[in-house]
Amino acid sequence: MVPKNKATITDVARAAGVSTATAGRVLGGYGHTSEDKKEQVLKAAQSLGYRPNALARSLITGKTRTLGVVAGDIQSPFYASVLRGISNVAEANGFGLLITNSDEAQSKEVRSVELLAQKQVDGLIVTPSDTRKARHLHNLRAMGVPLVLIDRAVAGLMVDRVATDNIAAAEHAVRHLIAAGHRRIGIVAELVDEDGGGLAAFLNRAIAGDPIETETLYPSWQRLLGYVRAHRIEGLSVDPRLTLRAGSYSAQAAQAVVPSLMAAAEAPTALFTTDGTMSEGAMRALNELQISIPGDVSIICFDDLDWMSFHRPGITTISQPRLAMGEAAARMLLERIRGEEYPPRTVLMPAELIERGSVARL
Amino acid sequence: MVPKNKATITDVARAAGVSTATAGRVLGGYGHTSEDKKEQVLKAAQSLGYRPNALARSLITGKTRTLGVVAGDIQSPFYASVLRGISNVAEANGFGLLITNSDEAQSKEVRSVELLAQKQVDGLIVTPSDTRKARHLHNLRAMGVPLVLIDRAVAGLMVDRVATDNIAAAEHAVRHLIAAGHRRIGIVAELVDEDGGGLAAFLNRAIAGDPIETETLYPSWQRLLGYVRAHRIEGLSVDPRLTLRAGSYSAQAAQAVVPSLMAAAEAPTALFTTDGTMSEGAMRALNELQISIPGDVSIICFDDLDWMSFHRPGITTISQPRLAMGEAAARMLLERIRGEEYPPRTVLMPAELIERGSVARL
DNA sequence: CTGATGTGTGAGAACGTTCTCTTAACCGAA
DNA sequence: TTCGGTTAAGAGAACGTTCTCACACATCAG
Repeated sequence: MVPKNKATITDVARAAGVSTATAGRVLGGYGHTSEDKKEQVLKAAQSLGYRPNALARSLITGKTRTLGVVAGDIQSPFYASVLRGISNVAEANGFGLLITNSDEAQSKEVRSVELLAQKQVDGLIVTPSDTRKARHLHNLRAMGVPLVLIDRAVAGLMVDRVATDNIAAAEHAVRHLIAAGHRRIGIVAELVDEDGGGLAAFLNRAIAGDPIETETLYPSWQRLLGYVRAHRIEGLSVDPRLTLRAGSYSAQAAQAVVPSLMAAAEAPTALFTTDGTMSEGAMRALNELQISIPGDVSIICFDDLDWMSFHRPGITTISQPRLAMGEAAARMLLERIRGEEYPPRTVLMPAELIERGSVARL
Repeated sequence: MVPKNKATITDVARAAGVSTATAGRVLGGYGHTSEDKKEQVLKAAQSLGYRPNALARSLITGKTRTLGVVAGDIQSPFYASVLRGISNVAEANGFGLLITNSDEAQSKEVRSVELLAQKQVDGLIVTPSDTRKARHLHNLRAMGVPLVLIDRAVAGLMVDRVATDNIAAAEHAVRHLIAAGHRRIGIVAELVDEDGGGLAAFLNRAIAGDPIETETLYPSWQRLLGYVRAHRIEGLSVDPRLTLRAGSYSAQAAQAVVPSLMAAAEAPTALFTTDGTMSEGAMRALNELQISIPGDVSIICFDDLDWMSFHRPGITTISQPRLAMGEAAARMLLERIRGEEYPPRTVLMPAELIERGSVARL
C-alpha cells in the first residue's frame, strides 16, 4: 500500500493518536518513548508509507549527511577510481555524495563549490584546478566548512590533503630505466600553466639542484622534478629536448607531441609518461608510427590502467592507489565533520613500480 | 570579507532596512521590487557574504534541483561515461547530482533509492539490477517521482527508458564474423540469473525462433539472442558448447571461463564478448594462453574502450554511445520534472560497428 | 517526607526560505 | 470623483522536521 501523496510526521502522529513530538522521537530515534506508543507510531508510519523528509531534518539539525565532490572529470579512470573510494566510505557511513566536474577549469570549479555550498554539504573533497589562487576555497575554510584536497595542494591553504608521492615515484621510475641502461629518456607530461618563469627556468633550477617549493607544484611538474632528480642522482645530464610538454590535459595533445621527438636525430631509447592520459596519447602515437615496444623504445607509464596488464607487451607502470586515496580523503573529511581537531594533515601515498614487459635492457 | 557565521535572509533584510519578504523577492528573483530597495538589499547581501540556503528553499518549493542516480559501479568505463553524460545536462540546467553505486545488487539498489528519495531528489535515473521484481521502483512511480531507466527495463514498469539496441548490434557483430568466413564463433557473456528455465531452455527457444519477450531481458541475454539470430539468418546452427557464461559481472569470471573453450577439440575461430568487462577478462585469458589475435582467434568486443584503438591489433568493436545515452536519459528526466506528459518513451540507441584489425578472413 | 533524578509526553518555537494576504500608493479611464 | 488595475512592501503562515521547555509521574536515597 503506497499512498500517492506523501505522509508527514504530523499525519503519522494523528493516525497514531500522539503528538508530533512523540512521533518524531520514535521515527527519529532520539529521546525516550514507551513501548506501546512506539509500536502505535511505527504501525501508523508503516501503513501510511511514511518516509522522513531529510530536507526538513537537515534544516533544523544543520547537518545534511552529504559530501560534496569536485572532480576533474568523472569519466577518466583516475577520478572514477578515486570517486569509488570516496563513495565506499560515504556509503558505509550513511552519507550521500553530490558530485560535479570541473574539467580542470577554475571557473567551473567555483560554480561547483558554490552549488555544493548552497546545498549545505557537510564537507567537500576537491581536486583544485589552480594551486595558486583559490579564493573560493579560502572562503570555505573561513566559513568553517570541512575541506579535503586530493592530488593537488593550494598555496597557503592549510587543510587536509591526500596525494601520491609523485616526486619519489617518478624518480623511482626513471632510475629504473637508467638501471636498465637507458641514457636518453623522454618524458611526456602535461606541464600546463608554468609557475615561476616557464619550463626552461624550472628545468634549470631543478638541474642545478636549487631548492624548489614542491608542495604546491602541479603533479606533472612534481613528476618532472622526480625525473630530473633521478638523472642527478645517477650522474646523468638532462637534455631539455627530451622534455615533451603536451600543454593541456588530453590524450590528443600528448599524441600530437610525441612524433617529433621520435623522429629526431637522437631519439630517446625510453619514454616516461606522467599520467594515464599522457600514456594513452603516447601509446596512440607509437602505434601510429609503428614503433614497437620495447624493441624500438621502452616505456614506463604513471598510473596503472586496466589494459596495461594484458597489452602485449605488458606495460611497466607506477601504480598509484587511487581507490585508497579516495577512501582516505573521505575518512579524513568525516573525521573533520565529526569535529575532531588536528593540525592539517598531508597524507602522501606511496606508489608501486609494477614491472611488466615494456622496458628493454640495453 | 567573509564572516564566520553565515548570514540569513533575515540578517540581510535587517541590514538593508527592509522586510524579509522584500529581501527574499530580490535575492530569490521573484515578485516585484523597486530599484532602490533592490540595490540596498544586494549591497547588504554582498557585504554580509550572504549565500542562500537551498535546503530551506527546497523545503517550501518542493523542488531540490537535484537528480539522483543509481549506477552499477561508477568505476567502470560504461557507467563513468553514462554519468558524465548525465552530469553534462544536469549541470547545464543548474541541477546537482546525487550518485550512488548498486554493484548490481538489489539490496544496495533499494537502499540507494531510499536515500535519494529521503533527500527529495526531483527525479531518478536508475540502472535496475533486477528486471523482474522492483517494488521500490514501482513505489516511486506511485508516489509520482519521475524515473528514467538506463540499459535495462523492468517488467511492468512503464517509464522512460534509454538503452542500446542490443539485439540488432549483437546480430550485426556476429554476422560480420560469419561474413568473414567464421563458422565456429564463441560468445563470452555474463548471463547471470537466468529467467525462465535456464540457459539451455533459452537457447532452444531462441534457436527454434520461438517468440521471446525481449524488453525485460538483461542486456547480456539480449546480446546472446542477437548472436543466435545472426546464426539463424545465415543458416548456421548454434553449438551450445560455444556459449560461455561467466555467471557474474567481473573480468575474473570471464577470464576463468575462456581457457576451457580454447582448449576444446573444436575450438572457435572467433570470439564475441558481450561487454567491456567480459572483453577485458577474455583479453586477459588470451594473453595468458599466448593466443594471438587475429592469427589464432578473431575477436569482436561489445563496447569500445579506450585501449581498443591502440591495442595491436586494433580491436574491432560495437561502439555504443555511452555519453549520449546519459545525456538522453537526463534530458528525458528533466522533461518529466518540468511536468511534460507523454506516454512512456523507450529510446533505443543504435550502436556502431568499428572495424579494426582483430577479425581475420578465413 | 523531602528532594533529586530519570522517564514519558505534549505544546509550541525554531530552522531559513517562499507563499499568501493585506494594505497602500499610484495611474488612467469612466 | 470613483473605480479597477498595477506595483510595491510588510506581516505572518507555511514547509516538515527537531529542539526546548514544562509538567506529570515514577523511583530512590537520606
